[in-house]
Amino acid sequence: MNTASKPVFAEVILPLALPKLYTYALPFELAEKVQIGHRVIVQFGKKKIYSAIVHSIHHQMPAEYQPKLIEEIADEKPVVTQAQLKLWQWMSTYYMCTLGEVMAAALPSALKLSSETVFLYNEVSDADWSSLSDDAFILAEALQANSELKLEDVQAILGRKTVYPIVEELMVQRICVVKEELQQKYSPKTVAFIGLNQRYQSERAINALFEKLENKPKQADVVMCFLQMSPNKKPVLKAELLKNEKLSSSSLQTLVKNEILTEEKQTVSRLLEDALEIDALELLNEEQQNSLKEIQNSFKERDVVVLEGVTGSGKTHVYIKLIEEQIEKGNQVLYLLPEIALTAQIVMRLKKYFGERVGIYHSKFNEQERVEIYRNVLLKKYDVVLSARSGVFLPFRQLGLVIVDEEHERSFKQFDPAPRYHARDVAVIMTHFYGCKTLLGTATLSLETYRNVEAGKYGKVQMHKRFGNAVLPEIELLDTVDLKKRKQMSGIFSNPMKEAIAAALAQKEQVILFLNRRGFASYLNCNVCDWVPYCPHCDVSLTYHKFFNKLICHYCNYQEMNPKSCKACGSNDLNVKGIGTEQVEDEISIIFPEAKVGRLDLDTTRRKHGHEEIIFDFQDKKIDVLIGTQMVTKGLDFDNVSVVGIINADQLLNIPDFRTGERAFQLVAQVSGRAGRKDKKGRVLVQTANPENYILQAVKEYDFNTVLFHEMNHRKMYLYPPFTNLIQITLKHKQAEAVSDAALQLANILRARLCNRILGPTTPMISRINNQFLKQILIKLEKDSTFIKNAKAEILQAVDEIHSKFKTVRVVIDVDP
DNA sequence: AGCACGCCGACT
DNA sequence: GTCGGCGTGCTC
Repeated sequence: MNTASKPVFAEVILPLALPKLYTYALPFELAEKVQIGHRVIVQFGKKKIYSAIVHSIHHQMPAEYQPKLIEEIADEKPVVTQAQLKLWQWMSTYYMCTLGEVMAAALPSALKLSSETVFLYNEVSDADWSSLSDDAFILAEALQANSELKLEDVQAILGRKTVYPIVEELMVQRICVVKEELQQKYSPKTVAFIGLNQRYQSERAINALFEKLENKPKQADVVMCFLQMSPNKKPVLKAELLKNEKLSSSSLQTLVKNEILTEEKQTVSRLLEDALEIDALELLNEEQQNSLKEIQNSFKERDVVVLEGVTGSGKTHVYIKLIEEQIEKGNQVLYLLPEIALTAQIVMRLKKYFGERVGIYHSKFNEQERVEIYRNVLLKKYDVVLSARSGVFLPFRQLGLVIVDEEHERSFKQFDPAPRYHARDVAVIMTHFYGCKTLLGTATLSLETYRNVEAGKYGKVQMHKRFGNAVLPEIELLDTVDLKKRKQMSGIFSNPMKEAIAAALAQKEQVILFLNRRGFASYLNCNVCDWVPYCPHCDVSLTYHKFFNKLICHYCNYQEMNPKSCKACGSNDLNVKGIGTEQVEDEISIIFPEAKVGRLDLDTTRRKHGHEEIIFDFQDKKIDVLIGTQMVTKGLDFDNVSVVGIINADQLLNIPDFRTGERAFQLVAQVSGRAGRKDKKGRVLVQTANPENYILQAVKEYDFNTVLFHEMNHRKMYLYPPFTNLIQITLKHKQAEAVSDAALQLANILRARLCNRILGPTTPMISRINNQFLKQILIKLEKDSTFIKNAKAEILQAVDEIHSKFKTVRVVIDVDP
């Protein structure tokens, strides 16, 4: 039978949290073109228009309803591959979310145009209007006149429904952009450089210049100074030049105006690129060479191999070799890093080796960049993609290897919108769908990975030597209780810590001070009546931000001005409690007024290049003391840091969570890795009230095995991962009673089916966020894939039951929380 | 997710 | 008397 004559239908994924696929009919002219993975434009509901993904194609006319027609096919070729669709399906089943939610996370939003999308006119100088089609020209003019159009306006202007190809034409020319893109626009920080005009490069020209400036001594000074700083007449940093106090910036300005000196701006990231260009390519040392061979051998038997290498053993060198090898085979490589480790340092290092064939993909990139990268991966224009967790969604054609660096990092887990996936686990599953290999790299294995190695599922290769035979720093525990007793401690710093910092500064060495992010919040407290300002919408105290002079809720972003007096008793005696990076910064500048201090935390790194600027300044030794949270621990190589201080290790140890021990060890080990590289032996000082704590003792001796042993026993005894799989259910409602009721009933239904595997309901530490009251249920499931599959089905069914009873209670399911 | 439909309270 | 609050159900 001639299949072409039969009506064609497509099951379609919509980028929404809907449990089902939807059936659309294909108009005759599109029926032959449509393919699985194609992006199609469909109307959904009365007026909404979405781009959907074709999941499957068939000839089954639905019995109960008349399907709507697909309006158009958005791209020539499918934008989603079969392998991706399989991965999406796995993610939606495993993480208990809808395919639509996976799709929404997987595609960059410019590929998800909907009727809500607003198109803007973008002034571009080099646009080629003459090459536009007639319709595109009309639309471009309309955009120019209106500057902002919705999809329906575009349809009205062009007098037809099928407008996508036209819009696309304008987007290619950059005449038209999507609204969100423009909001995300940023201006990278630039740094001014002063150079000497080409005319004065010769000795003679310079002499002539000085003659000309004879009666302008101030200007002559500037030129003289420039030549001293830069004998080879290369441009120098303007700021550096002006540091010289006798120089006036106005005479510098005059020189620039008279075109004797030149001023040129460069972006900071570009600077980092140049700074790294100098590094020579390095060959693998013997240990690295051996590890490489072992990894290659191990991959012959297994899909997943773990590379355990102490900080500074040069895992990256091994990765680069492996990447090179894959490229030679014509394969693509995905290199995953935690977001905060994805710095210019590592990016440039890879670019240096693989040039333009390296793509970078992460959340701080704007929309057009992300779509471009997505498309380039699809077209196999990139061999290597360096990415944060969302890189697992890219449309690889021929993926040979996935590298997950810092495998133990919790930030590979997405928490907030579904899909709540763990990129490391997804990377492991990718071996099935892409036929690739996955390498997990770390200095301190996660217990999950350790268990898989033990079970023989993953291969393991170890590297013990630090690069260049650098010695591991000495870790000293400072007992804050004892030091306080002996009056050796006032405020944040103990005397030994102060002395160590002073000694480092005296030697012109640098210091990193680490403060845990959790519990780093400072808050206001009335000394008279003990009042603390709370968020009106959440069950948390407001965080004090001196810099903005504001109190901010870190959960719902509610803000208010700092009160001058206590709102309960009217007293003016308000105090800041808790240690924040700001407090540390203040105290350091009091104790060491001459030290230059830099701060690396959420406030200072919000801008796209904020993080890089500070790192660059630190690397450039413009900062003596760097104070920061987690961010200071990640993938940064500084060779002049001799002291690392952990201000309060107790914050790390007192978090009520089963992963605390593991995480505390990983963190302290990682922070310590920042101290004393190359030939210098660094010092790590840890302030704690519990120096006898076994984690800290183990850290001191670099004894990961003890921690592993203890933690594994603990997990086994209390049935926590990696011996079980956890599923956490959170219920939310604006009435406290409704959540309690619903949570209790849900727990009861689940208990009837899964018995004592159900814990709770419990009230979380923060019981209300954004005016929603919260309750939680925790489920521990033994590691048996068929059992887990059935249990998940039971859970979904139970949640459905609750949903039909409590229609307004929101239920969030988090697998492997 | 968005949107329409529908049923109750406080206002021109 | 109506306007608009949100609870409820549906979208191929």
